[in-house]
Amino acid sequence: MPTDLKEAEREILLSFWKVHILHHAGESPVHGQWILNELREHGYEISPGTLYPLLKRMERHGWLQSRSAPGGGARARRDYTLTAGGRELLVLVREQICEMYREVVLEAPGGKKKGKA
Amino acid sequence: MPTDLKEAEREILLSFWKVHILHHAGESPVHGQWILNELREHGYEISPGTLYPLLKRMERHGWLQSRSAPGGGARARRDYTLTAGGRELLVLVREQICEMYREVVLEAPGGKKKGKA
DNA sequence: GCTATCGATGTCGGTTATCGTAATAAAGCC
DNA sequence: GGCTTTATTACGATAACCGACATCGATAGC
Repeated sequence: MPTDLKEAEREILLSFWKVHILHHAGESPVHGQWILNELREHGYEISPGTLYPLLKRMERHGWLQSRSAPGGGARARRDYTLTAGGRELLVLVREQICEMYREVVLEAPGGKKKGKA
Repeated sequence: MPTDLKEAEREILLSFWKVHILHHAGESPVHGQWILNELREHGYEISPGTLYPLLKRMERHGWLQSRSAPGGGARARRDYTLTAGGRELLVLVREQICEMYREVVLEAPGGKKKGKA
């Protein structure tokens, strides 16, 4: 059982969450705490010290745009929405996901091709 | 065309390459230079200063196992093969890829569902 | 045999990401 | 007014990532 994988596998999975974040931000505004809860429900945990800088960075890169709740103070909830640049990135990422899916999942031994368990 | 994304998108794509590396290592032994070439052919580039420590780390984590070419010196070609632990990780990662594929690709507006342009 | 080149891996210093924990701030309840 | 809840932000330490450079063995020219 990969217990000690849990620590290291994030190196890979973290960027998967990033994709999910971008995707969700394209459907409806998201905010940090919601993401933290969402992941925790799925059994994964990401540190606030990772997530919030991450969101800031994505905004700095022009992928997301944030809007602080009106009237709230400096620490009011901050909603993030996908920008046009983010959509472009997501298009590119989707292509890569498809390639990865085809190659790593479909072509896997006993993969999804036959739905065999 | 997202030109300036090229720099930042790696934050996401790099871990995709990691998955590809693990997958390929499961089919036949791979070595650093081959990976570098392979990626370059696909239009992407990863620094040796990133890749080689990465491979070492994967071995340290027990995902890969390396075997140096016999007779060669300290810098002989080093072939990496997937271990049992790596296969376990890959199973886990495949599940996540499926989820990401379903959610981010299939459910995308104008996604693969209808193949409509 | 000497040197140049090629295939390949390793190393270095600086920059950036990630981590867990703790601090902060507004809002709701009583 | 206090207390809990919902959120974000700050901080110090560790680790990853990068490009450029160094290294090493084999091979080719001559």
